Amino acid sequence: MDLDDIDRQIIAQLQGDGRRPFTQIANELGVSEGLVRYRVQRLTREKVMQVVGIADPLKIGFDLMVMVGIRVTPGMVREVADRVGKFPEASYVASIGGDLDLLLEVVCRDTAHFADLLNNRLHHIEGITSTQTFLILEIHKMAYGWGVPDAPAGERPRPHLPVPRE
Amino acid sequence: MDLDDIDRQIIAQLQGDGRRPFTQIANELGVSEGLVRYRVQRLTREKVMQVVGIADPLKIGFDLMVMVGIRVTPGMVREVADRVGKFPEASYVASIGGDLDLLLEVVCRDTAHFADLLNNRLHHIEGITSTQTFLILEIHKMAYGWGVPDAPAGERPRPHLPVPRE
DNA sequence: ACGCTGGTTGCGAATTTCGTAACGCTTGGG
DNA sequence: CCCAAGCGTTACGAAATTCGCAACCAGCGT
Repeated sequence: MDLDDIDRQIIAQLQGDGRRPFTQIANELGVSEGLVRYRVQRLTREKVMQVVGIADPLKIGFDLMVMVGIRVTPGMVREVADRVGKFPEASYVASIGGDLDLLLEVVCRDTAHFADLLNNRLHHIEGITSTQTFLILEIHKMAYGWGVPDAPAGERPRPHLPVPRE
Repeated sequence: MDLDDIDRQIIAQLQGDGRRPFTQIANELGVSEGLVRYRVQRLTREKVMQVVGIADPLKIGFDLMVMVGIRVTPGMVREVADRVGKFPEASYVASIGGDLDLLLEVVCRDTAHFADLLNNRLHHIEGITSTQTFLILEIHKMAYGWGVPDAPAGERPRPHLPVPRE
């Protein structure tokens, strides 16, 4: 899905305040409220963006975060990713290329909680051949989003790859 | 600042849908809309929680995300973390225990951008003894929020949360 | 007892969202 | 060439939500 300048600006504004009224965004962009509503719905439906509440884990009672590197039997990465993504304590799931196939970040109350997760739930998922856990000692940086890249100025197409996906 | 059950449930609901109307949250919790408004304001003011739009970088024009595992000479982890955290393309920096010392996630425009980062900036940082890069293929989950821990023992267990509106 | 401060409710006014109909534009077939 | 279909957009009234109070009720320190 291709983004135009309106999409980009909507995302930028919602990155600053996820509850900004659509009417205000619309005013600023010089379009109708209905359009902003339509675009946000579409961006959400296409999973380009979502509006969520995020909380600082340290301030709401968690003290254990773990990054788990997972090796998966070939061809099952997608499926395993879906399964582990359903864990409520999973905060991040990404498939990667390299020594490992999947990265999973989980946030737990304590070691017992994590032990339960690892032994009783993670290791029961078929397709997982091995796991490697990294205890997260300290989060030094956690960007809540990424600046929206500049609009293709004028009509300049983006200078690289033809958009292959979807 | 500590949280009571109302705070926890508000956070839980907003984690599912950051735009959920306060009136609906209030109804579900059996309190007034004004109270929910007050609590959300307070949680935001105390930086316990915030409501933001988050976008998938791979879908808004960044074509390359890489997780870099870094080994650091003992005692320099903190310093190296600070240095790499200053890179504008760093979206996540955490120190960990295990095979590696530091995890660094970067978001780049293209491979040239990443090559520059790796060769010209990362490898020049002293204290880094080795790096291992994992190309991020697909982000399956990016919660940026963490389930709210259960209320302390004694308080009633929470019924399963209703699915946020589609 | 007193006054304070923080937490909570209620209510009406202002604002926002929602549902829907209408319009234009492009695309693909016949 | 014309029509039908689908998407993107606007407009507008109705419904729902948020906002701005004022009032009230604790608990607490003096």
